[in-house]
Amino acid sequence: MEPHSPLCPRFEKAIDLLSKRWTALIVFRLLDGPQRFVGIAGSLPNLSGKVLSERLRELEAEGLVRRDVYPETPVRIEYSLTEKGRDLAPLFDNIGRWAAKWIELPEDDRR
Amino acid sequence: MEPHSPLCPRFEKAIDLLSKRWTALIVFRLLDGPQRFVGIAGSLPNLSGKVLSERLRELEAEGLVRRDVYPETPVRIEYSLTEKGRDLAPLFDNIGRWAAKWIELPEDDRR
DNA sequence: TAATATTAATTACGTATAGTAAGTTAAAGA
DNA sequence: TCTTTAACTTACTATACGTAATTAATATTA
Repeated sequence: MEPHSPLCPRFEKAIDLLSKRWTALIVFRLLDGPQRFVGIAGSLPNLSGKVLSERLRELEAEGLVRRDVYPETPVRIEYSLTEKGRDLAPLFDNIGRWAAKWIELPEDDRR
Repeated sequence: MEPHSPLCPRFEKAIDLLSKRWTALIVFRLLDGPQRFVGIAGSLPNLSGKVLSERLRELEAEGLVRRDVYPETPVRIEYSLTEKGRDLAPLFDNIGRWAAKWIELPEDDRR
């Protein structure tokens, strides 16, 4: 049983970020272009507004997401990916290919 | 605000799987080769035995991990990746490259 | 035979994170 | 000033996680 080398802290941080619940799917949705709060919420039905709000803050703090306020009536707020965020696109391609190859769905989900 | 197409269920399932806490790191550790319970636990210091046990079962149920029992004294149990599990390796390469490019560490973590 | 040692796994219990639903804030037009 | 609407926020409940003690299995030792 040989010991492991410790994890690269950058790698560990990236995994922490991306494997937090909902974070990956929120980024994935934003890959389609800027989205408003209700738009993201509507496309991820099991994600609560509370958590979406938290995650968007975290993503903004990490520099993956930008928040733009348009003082219209009612106020419009758009979330979009920064370059750092958009650069995750290949990762999602990768997951998509893996899923297409390996994930079997139960009959009920296939119709 | 155009509506989103619903997520591909395979993709969604893959994300669910991989973004569950600790799962990705456990798979990553197993990419080095077969590991025993204590070995994995030792390499991920903040992961409790309880959750490691749960995750290994889930990964086994999903067909990413194989569990081999060697009835020695004391019993030796080895966990290893199946082909489905090993096929996630490029994903981790991808995350590693993204992290190297984008993750800035606080001074304290850099020494 | 009984006590011991070792690894894997489970259980009980407290804390943390997430989900639900109702409430609040802010902006501008009526 | 009142209304409307999107974007939060809060109080509460439920689920997931972490810690530490415990159990199971099995061979070795006293």
